[in-house]
Amino acid sequence: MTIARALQDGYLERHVVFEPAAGRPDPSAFPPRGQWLSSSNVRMRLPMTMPATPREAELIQEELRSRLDLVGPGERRPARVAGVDVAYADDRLAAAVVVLDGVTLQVLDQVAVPGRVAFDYVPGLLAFRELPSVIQALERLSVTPDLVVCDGYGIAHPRRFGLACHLGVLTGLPAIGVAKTAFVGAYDEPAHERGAWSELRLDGDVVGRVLRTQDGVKPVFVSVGHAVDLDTACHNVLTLTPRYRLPETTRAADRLSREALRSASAT
DNA sequence: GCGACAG
DNA sequence: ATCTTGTCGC
Repeated sequence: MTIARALQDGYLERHVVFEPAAGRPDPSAFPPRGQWLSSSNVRMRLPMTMPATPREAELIQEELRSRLDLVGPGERRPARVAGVDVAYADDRLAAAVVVLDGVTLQVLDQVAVPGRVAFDYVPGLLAFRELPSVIQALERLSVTPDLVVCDGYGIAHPRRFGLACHLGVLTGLPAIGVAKTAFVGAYDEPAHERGAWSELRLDGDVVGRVLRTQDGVKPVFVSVGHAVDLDTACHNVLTLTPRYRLPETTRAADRLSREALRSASAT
């Protein structure tokens, strides 16, 4: 079903696809350092700073890492959970955020924002490629998520500051990372049953869990992003995976980002 | 020095 | 991420 049809039939409370943003992320589009964006349901704590080089990006990560909340504990039964994802086609992209009811998993709100790639993909620096557009989508949400599920890693990262950490620190929202493939850390294969897990360790620290979300299906990699503890993060991931390997939030955001990319192409 | 490397 | 057919299984 298309977005237009879903809106017409009343399946969605609200849906927004914004006009293509300017070529590169506009610094003035973000609030001054230290201020809040009052005109949004998701008020930013910090502006997205775009580095000119990978080296600068690493310095930004080291700097922002000090603002991480690794205590949480976060909510075990969040009322609204957001999923985030980005789709690409050449130098174009579409970031999508979909908010689901934490209990019924029904869509409460969703926003897609088209944009242009402004930072090449570099392992460890994914946030600089995806967040500029993702942040814009979050700012346009009509509701405030109690938890944001990211496609990627949190502190299971070379500098302990992955995508989920970055998003959490910038927005102040509780965030976790759920990745499909290994990135950093060592682990043992978890048991075959849904719910089974094993520790993901990096330099002697437990930085996440390898969690089986469905019987006999390849596990996902869960790591804390911001303001949520690992146990709560995994509990929420299981709540979000009643039928498939990936969280419903991730699946919904993935679909929306691809559709937004397509509808933007047709224009 | 040589691979590996979230999406 | 994205490029892609058929195929195994519920």
